Amino acid sequence: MTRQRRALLDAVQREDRHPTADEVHRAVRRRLPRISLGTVYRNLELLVEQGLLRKLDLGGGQRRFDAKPGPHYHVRCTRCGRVEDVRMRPLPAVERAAARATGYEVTEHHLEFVGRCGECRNAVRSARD
Amino acid sequence: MTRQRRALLDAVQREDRHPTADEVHRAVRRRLPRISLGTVYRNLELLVEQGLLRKLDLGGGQRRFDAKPGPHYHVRCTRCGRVEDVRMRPLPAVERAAARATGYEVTEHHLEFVGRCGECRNAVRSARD
DNA sequence: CTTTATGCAAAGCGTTTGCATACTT
DNA sequence: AAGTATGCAAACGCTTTGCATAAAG
Repeated sequence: MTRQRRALLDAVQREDRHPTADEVHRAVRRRLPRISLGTVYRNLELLVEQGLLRKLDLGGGQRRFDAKPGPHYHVRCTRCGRVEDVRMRPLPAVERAAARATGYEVTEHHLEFVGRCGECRNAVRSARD
Repeated sequence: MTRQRRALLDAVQREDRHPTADEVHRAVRRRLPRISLGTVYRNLELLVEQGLLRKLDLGGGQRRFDAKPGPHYHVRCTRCGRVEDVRMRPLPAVERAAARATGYEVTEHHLEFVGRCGECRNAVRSARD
């Protein structure tokens, strides 16, 4: 566990905004100005393999990283792109239902919401008035 | 509506395997051998804007296109990568629950399952024996 | 004849990889 | 000294775009 790797894990844990690799890079650069993007990708991937992080593949091109353990769901704002956790109880029964309906052996499910966050709704409202 | 555009829409409707842009390109090329990938992307995007197709952004790098109307869910096989529909009733109540929990105005939700399809389970089983 | 779409090639963007150098242990 | 990680730059895969030509209305 090198200095860089520790700093990367720390940066993702500190943010609860589900940063992209690039955002992590910018954040860590404040402490380690010479860290490269390649190192960021390599180590985030490694931390995912070790189960310390999760990689999210919601729409919008970039993958995002999440340090929160356990299953939970996400919302993405279509206007500002931010991703937040949804505090609702996971639905374990849906995997069984899907397995029954498809014949697959279902191992995960992802539930993602899309909409507009409070801040962006306000921004639109005040621009209109 | 050009010949190319009609052929593209047709190709996606004909497949229920949720083809990628590249797969659509290969399929349409059989009828229109000179059609370019650029044209494929431009027209699929256009058809999405017109609401005739939907673009799926499940993990795995490539986007996929879906001609089936109405809300429904998907499973993706981790081994062969195929994407299939899940015949289960949509859960309209979850959007309200998410809106309540987050303060977002929620307009869509996507529920995706990940697992292993029947064929791949058999393949693994027979390789093992 | 004006507008819109096409094929082609180049550029874009996020991510991955090869390689020589620099850490770790 | 052996093994692993780093920075840098180049390569990669998918998608988008600029442009001259061709098709559509």
